[in-house]
Amino acid sequence: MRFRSCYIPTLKESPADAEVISHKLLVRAGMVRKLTSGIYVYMPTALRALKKIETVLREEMAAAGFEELLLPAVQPGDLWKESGRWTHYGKELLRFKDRNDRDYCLGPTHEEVITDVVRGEVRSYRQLPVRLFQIQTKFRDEIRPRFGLMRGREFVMKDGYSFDLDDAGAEASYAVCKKAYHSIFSRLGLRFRAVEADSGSIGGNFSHEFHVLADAGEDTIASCTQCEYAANIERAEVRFAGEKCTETCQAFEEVATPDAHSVEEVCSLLHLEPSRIVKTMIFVADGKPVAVLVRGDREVNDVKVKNLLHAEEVELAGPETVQAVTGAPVGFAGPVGLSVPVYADSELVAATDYVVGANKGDAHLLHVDLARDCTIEAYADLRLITEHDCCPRCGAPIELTRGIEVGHIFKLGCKYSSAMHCAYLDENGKEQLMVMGCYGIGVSRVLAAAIEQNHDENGIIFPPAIAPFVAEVINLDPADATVSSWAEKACQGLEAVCGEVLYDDREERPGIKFKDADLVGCPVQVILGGKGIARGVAETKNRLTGEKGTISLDQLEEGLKGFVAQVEATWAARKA
RNA sequence: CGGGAUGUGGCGCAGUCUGGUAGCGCAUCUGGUUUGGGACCAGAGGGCCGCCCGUUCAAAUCGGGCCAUCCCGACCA
Repeated sequence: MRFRSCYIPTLKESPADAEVISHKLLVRAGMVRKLTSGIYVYMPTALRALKKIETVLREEMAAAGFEELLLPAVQPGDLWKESGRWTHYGKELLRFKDRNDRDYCLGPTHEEVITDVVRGEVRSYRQLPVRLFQIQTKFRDEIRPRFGLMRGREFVMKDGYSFDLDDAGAEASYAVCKKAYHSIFSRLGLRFRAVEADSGSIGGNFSHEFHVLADAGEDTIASCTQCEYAANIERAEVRFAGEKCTETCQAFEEVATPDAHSVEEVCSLLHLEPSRIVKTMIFVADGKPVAVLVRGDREVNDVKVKNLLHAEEVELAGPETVQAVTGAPVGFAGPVGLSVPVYADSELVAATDYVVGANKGDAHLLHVDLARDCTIEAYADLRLITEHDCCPRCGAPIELTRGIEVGHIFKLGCKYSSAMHCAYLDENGKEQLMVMGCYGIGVSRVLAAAIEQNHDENGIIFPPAIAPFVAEVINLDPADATVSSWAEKACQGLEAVCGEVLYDDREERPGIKFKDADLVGCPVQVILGGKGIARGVAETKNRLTGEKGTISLDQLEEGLKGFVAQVEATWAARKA
């Protein structure tokens, strides 16, 4: 494919509305253009990359026993009313009416439709399991779309669904899919982690997310430096390994702490370590206020609070609620004498003699023994893990890294099969609900994540498995017949080993071609010019390492093969 | 939805405070000189200054309203 006849409108400058690097580079490399907020045009090179990602997905999903189908993007509101999500999904679901005033929505996900398809056809236990997937455009009317393809409103997603006889079957489907996901992200050449995650509103008690590791990631993941444990920070367990303190302390007393609202302010005023303070946070769980206690140097993990209370919704209380519950402005809440339920983080049992808010403006209490002076509903793991914590599995140090969530697999149980009556007859002729699982990969987000993880100041560094073109041949002297003839030979040679080659024989100055090649990110670059030809060589550049080399024109074909293999080897080595 | 910012040729920006009829760089077109990491010279084309209403002799500039985009937050697969 000749560069001159490709639609690759590269830009020298980043668009003003792009913030993250993948967005900037996708636009600069001529791969995407924004149509409107959160909605992008995929230009030819982006489409090539998406297709390559999709090929890997198709092969691995097929290997895992999933068959591809294509569901409609427009879905009837009735199905969503049946599952209950018409009212629960929220504004992210883009709804509209047809000419007959019937409700419709654009599919943000397809559990309803797939369940409808399967319940219509599957009658017998003999037909199960059923495993299906599709690759399709989704639409979610995000409150705040951002970061280019990372969080768009319209995006390409691979979504798979499994229907099994029972929990054991569902486990097997889940496991098979998890394995497939490992293969997928490995093949794509990305550094990733599979992490335990909170299952959110979709259902099930746990799930796994697949994160591409990148500094710009929206999520924080905690992973063990020794064992396989890795979890989204929302979920990461904190194991309290200390002893319960058996001593008590002197009776508590009030101390004036004017204007000391924050832990830091109280600490500096009283000359204390933050760990001596108990932070009392007032939350509202499904409309009811509760108090949550953590050490002054810790952060509450509201997902854990939500799970502990089995609440639908948990949020930090506003100033009015805090005033109503504690009788004091924000900053002076404490557990002593509170009338709402109080939950404490496990590690608070390790000591006594804490400083807490006095539930009174500008005052705190010294020498509080939680066991003696207040009623604690329960002690539980309620805080956010930190880098100083240990792995809850093996006790080795934990490290925190940033990740971009590119895949998520869920056990759905019977949430949809029960709401929508998706059942089969077992061998005894008795009706049973199918047990479901769902498995998503954000295809367009994988593209963005690949760039977030792999770029430098010159542009994108595409992994070969994703690159729109694995190889580019740069002809520096297109007017020279000898140079051009060698360049075309190089194209043919590369074509044989790495698919369609991008051939730049534009009448441009060399600098422009080098810059564009780096920007567009072809992993394999081969340069033909008068100077090299005079020395009897073609020049090479490995985009990943930046290493330059030469190939003798006498052995061009073998040399090219060797170079491609060498580039692939650097990618393979980098993954480890 | 709350807070902040921005909107000026295709792209990136200046000009707005202090009103006087729009400018720079890149890109595009023509001619010439160049040619191994985003060349140079000369010339040319291209703008309802986001939209509407107002103030004024006069509005990119002042006032009001609206719209769009981006960032932070809330929210969320």
